[in-house]
Amino acid sequence: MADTLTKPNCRPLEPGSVCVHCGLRPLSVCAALDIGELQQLEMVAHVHCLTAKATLFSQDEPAQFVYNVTAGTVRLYKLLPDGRRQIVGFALPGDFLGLALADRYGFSADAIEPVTACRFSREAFTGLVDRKPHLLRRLHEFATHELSLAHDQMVILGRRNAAERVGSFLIGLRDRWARLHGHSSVHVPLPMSRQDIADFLGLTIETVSRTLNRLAREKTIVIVPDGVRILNVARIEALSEV
Amino acid sequence: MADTLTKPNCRPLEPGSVCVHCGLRPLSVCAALDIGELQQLEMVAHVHCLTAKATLFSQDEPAQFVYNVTAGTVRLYKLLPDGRRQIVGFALPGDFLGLALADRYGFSADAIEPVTACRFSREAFTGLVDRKPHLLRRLHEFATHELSLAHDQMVILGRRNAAERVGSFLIGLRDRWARLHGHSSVHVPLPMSRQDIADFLGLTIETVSRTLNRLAREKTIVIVPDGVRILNVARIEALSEV
DNA sequence: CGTTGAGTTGACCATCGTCAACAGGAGTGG
DNA sequence: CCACTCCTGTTGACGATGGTCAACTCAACG
Repeated sequence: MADTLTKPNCRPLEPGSVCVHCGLRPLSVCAALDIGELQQLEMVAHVHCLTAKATLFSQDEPAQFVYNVTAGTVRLYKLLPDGRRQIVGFALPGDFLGLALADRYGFSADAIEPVTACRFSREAFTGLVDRKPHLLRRLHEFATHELSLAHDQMVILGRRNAAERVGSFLIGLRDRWARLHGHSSVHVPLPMSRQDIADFLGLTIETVSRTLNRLAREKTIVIVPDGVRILNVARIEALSEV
Repeated sequence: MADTLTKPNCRPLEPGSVCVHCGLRPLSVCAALDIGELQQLEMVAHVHCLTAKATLFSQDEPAQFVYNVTAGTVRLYKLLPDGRRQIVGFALPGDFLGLALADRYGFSADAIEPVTACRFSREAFTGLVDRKPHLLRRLHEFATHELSLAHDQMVILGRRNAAERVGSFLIGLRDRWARLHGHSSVHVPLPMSRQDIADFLGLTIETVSRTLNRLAREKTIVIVPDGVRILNVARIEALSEV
């Protein structure tokens, strides 16, 4: 799968054919729709481009829109009153934001790097969902998949030590990139900061840094400018073992 | 709401009227169905009674059935190869098991106390779901609600200390019992063991015991035979503050 | 060339885990 | 009826993992 799929692209495109030609379609919720339905969807869609650090939406705010991420990485997080942050997930291209179709957002979302996303008014989208059971079925599949990932993350947060958390994180991201690119690679891009990784894994930035560099010192990984390269796949997979 | 709703009851009932008279219906997925549909559901239902410690299903095993818990408490958990356990949730009356409608179970489930559950063959149930978009919509609501609870639990596991975890747990259970009984109470039944609480909160049994007894010593709660009674609601709510 | 922000590293420390002993109730068998 | 075991929960002593605080490097940027 070409890299253009996951790189931002905000050039205007000829109306009525954007969704049909979208390379991410088979991986996104849109796969549930036929060509006619795609055109209905496109009529209520708006291609939205965000710069790094831009906010898509904030927790508890009225949920005016739902989103389909088409390029870049989004961090999803909850804040405690005293400022502690827990990242509940990273949304990659193909991921849908607003699965709950609820009145208010359950978490905050902002762009880690330049992001493009198809934005739909929640009202229009839920209208479409109500008329298209196949789309609802697809949303439900996405929701239960997210639930399963959340359960895995609960195991990581509740029962694994720092090295295991970092290992599981790398393997988890590797597999998600593999799905997106159509093939697995030992090169794992990490668009998020050490602080983001720490807030996802329930650790501190220092522990993440130490753990990654320990893995590098023992030749399990190499730290490269935009992420890591896995040298000893078996070792990392053992750390992340279910 | 009467307590009979949540107490096991395995007497045979006259066919065709069980679901219609089920007091849990408004709280369960069945609320999406009209009387005719309920009778269709009942035809593929089987009231299942389990003793304490009985297994409903195990992780990775083919998902032959889905369940509606009608009485008792079920623990849902994942195991690591070395035996570490993470409880990903407790299912109370009204909760649905098998939301994913997937080929295999994503976690194991067993009865903490005597449990009754309506059991459906997954095949028959998914057939009904495919014919009834309202039921699918209801399942989706349940799934996104579970996802939201999972996100809350991720915050607890990733970013909260022992006292906050225990406090959040008590408030969370209090609110779930309140929903079930129709009114809130300072009496919070704890049908699960200290070990279960520990494995849910990412702590050890000793830390759970110490934390509960510290709360009792400072007169925030009283430990009673079947759970706790909250004396200082404000204190516990402050601990569990979002 | 100075500033800023991300990341790294070291020294120290607190929280929670580990290990061990013990209490008390339920169930069992003599 | 009592002695015994078993199981759950409690409590104390100690230690390790990961957090805190601080200093430092380095690249990007004005």
